[in-house]
Amino acid sequence: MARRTGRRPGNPDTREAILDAARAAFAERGFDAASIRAIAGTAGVDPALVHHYFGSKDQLFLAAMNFPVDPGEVVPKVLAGGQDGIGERLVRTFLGIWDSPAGTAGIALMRSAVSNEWTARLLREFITTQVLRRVLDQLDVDLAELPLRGSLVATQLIGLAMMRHVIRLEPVASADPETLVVAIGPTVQRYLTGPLPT
Amino acid sequence: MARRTGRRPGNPDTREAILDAARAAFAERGFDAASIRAIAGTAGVDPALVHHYFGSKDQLFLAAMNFPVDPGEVVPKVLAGGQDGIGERLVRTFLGIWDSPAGTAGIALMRSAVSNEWTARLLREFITTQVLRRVLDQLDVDLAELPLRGSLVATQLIGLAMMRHVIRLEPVASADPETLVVAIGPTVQRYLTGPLPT
DNA sequence: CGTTGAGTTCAACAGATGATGAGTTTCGTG
DNA sequence: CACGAAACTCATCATCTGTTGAACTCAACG
Repeated sequence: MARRTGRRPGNPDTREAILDAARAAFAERGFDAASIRAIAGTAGVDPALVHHYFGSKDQLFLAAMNFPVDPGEVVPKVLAGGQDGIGERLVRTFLGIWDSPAGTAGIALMRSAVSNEWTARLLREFITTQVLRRVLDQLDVDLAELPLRGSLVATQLIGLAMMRHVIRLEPVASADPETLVVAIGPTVQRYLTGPLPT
Repeated sequence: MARRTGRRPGNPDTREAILDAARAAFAERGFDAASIRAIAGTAGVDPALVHHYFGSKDQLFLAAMNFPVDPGEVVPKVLAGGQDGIGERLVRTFLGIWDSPAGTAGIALMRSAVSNEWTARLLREFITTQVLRRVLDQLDVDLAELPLRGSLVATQLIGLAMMRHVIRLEPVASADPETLVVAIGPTVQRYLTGPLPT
């Protein structure tokens, strides 16, 4: 079985080049507006090769999104210090991620989620099952309050990311991260641990 | 002068029908993804008629956005009660607008601003010159702090609108408005009148 | 009536897009 | 070496896009 002759699949890094170009394009223009031709162009590759590797534009998008920060690794760090100051730590970590290569994927996901229903579902599920659930699982609050607290936090953080990286409204767009941490941290803290409307 | 013969322009409401269809389409799909053909279709009209009335897709978009809430009318109402409770009043008014017909235009503007540079500029200028400036002009705070306070508020409010009307994350998406007012009002209040990082 | 001009439609162009399938090159293995 | 499979390219299709210009309809005016 499995006669393995022929050229080995351990191919060079053109596959990664395509993924990089795809992430950049999706981040800059969103899913619909980013064209496979343009992606292939900046990757120095024939458009058909993209299909050869990834099959369809949808699957290319999925592949390009497939190295976000692993929430299972980063969330515990944020929670490590206990409930005191968790708001500021969360905002600080959140801001840091957007400046990393994973942030490109995040911007791509956010941009795409706005005009494309299935990418919106993707973002929603990522937020709920990957981030909020992990954070709130380890937080000492009433179980019935978790969803509201979680989505309130999401409200503030997504708004922050939108203003800073998509709409680029000044001075938030180029503000020093620590300034934002001090300003917004208490908000997140209150949403997580403060009193809530009934 | 002005020899006026021929069919009078006192035409029926097909022009308004086009604008309604355009607002709906832009709100649902964003500027790029909304097609003139689809708009003409739901308006029961030939696509060429859209161009006859509005010239180009850009101008159609501008015309469709041209009946937002007049900020010059709504802002004073929010400010009327003084600084106490202005946070809650702002959130309440903000939420109300999105459920009105003008909210459709707002969603359209937000959706479009994400994947289209010139509509993003439009949204940015609307936020800064029409809303934030008016609100902060009448607020008793240090002039140097205005931009930061303003964009922090924008951060929270845009995030709220995004989560409630675009991403539709539960339970924020279908929460009772007053619940959100009580939860988010204090945040806005603090951004406007509370202490700030230096 | 008959001319005028706005309301409206038809047909078509030029460009871009995602996708396909056949073909060519390149290289590891037997 | 020779063969097979993967990496890669070319040409092309069908579709959709915004936009244009010529045509037709028809109510109002002289």
